[in-house]
Amino acid sequence: MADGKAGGTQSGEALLFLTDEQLRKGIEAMFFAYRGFTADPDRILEKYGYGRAHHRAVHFIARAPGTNVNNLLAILGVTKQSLNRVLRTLIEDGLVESRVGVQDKRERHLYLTETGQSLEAELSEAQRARMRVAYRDAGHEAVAGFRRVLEAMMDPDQAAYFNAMSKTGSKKEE
Amino acid sequence: MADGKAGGTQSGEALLFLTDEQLRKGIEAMFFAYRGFTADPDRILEKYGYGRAHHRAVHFIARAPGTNVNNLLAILGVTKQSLNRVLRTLIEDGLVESRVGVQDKRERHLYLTETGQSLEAELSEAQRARMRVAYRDAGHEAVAGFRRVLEAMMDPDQAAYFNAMSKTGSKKEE
DNA sequence: CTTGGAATGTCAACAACGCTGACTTAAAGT
DNA sequence: ACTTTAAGTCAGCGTTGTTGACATTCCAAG
Repeated sequence: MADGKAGGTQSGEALLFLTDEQLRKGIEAMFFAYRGFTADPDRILEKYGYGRAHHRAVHFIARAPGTNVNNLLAILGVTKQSLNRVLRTLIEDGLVESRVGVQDKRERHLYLTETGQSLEAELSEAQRARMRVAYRDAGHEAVAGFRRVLEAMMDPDQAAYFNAMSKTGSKKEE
Repeated sequence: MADGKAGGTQSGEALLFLTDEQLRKGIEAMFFAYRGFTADPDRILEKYGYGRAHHRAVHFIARAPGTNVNNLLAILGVTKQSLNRVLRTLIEDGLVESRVGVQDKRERHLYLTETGQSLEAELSEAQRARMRVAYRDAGHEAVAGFRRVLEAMMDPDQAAYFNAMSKTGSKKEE
């Protein structure tokens, strides 16, 4: 049970000796970093009268164009009503297009319009810029470690979505 | 300008060659990891009818007992009214004690009661447990990298608070 | 001593974004 | 035909953030 992917945690060596104080610092680092992480998009969204929920929807639609509502629901982990409220405003404002499915006409496939893509690009670029700077400041190996810890921190099902999205454009059915 | 603390980014070598796709993965990793990070405390808080705001207040009061409201405001980055609502319920429920300042009687110094400490311990232990597992799975060097990237991702003023809190029990005045 | 301003607290109103529950419509599966 | 599924909608509620206005208390400067 203790022999996960960290193959080398033999007790002879350093053994990842972790004080509560070190763990607490990690917790606080997550708190402060997440605030930085969302600060730039939040500023941009405010200009357009949107919130973080809109950002998330736009992000994952950009990531998987043509995805349906149920799929988005599962990724975002919110209720249908919550997502719908956000999605409706995005569609009304002409940022998202909802196309009825061809094979299954119950499904709505979601796409970003030109306007939607441009907002997504603005948000994404701001966030990537911060990430780029952080990565550069921290160095190459730090980035690998960063990603490894974050993945280990996810819930297993969330990690599954995360890894599934690695194959960027793998639209299994089309 | 490009020569920050990452002294070794000479273009000859790897140069931290970062595609937008890699950065995007980092962004999504932050999103999913933060959800995991808050999942356990959220479940506990629900039992008591509290939310994340209560958790944050309790955490930082535990971290710096005797802190005043203005200080907490600055760390949490919310308005006085927002914090006050949370603080009031915590005081009413007997989790937090508010003592009038001795030198400056306008100030209220905040402390956790026994009950408050026990909730804090429950929340903190859940969160530390996840962090501990993530750290162990990711390995020793990954942890250092994780922390380095998170620090670089913070806003400078938030990073200042973060680093100031490293000296755990530095109660300058008492 | 009076007055200005800082620290705190309170009230009201509002917005974003979660939630539950109930219900409809349409299409698909059986 | 009947059931299930996907999606959308309406109503209502809770947490947590925001402004704005205002009272109180107290320190400190004039």
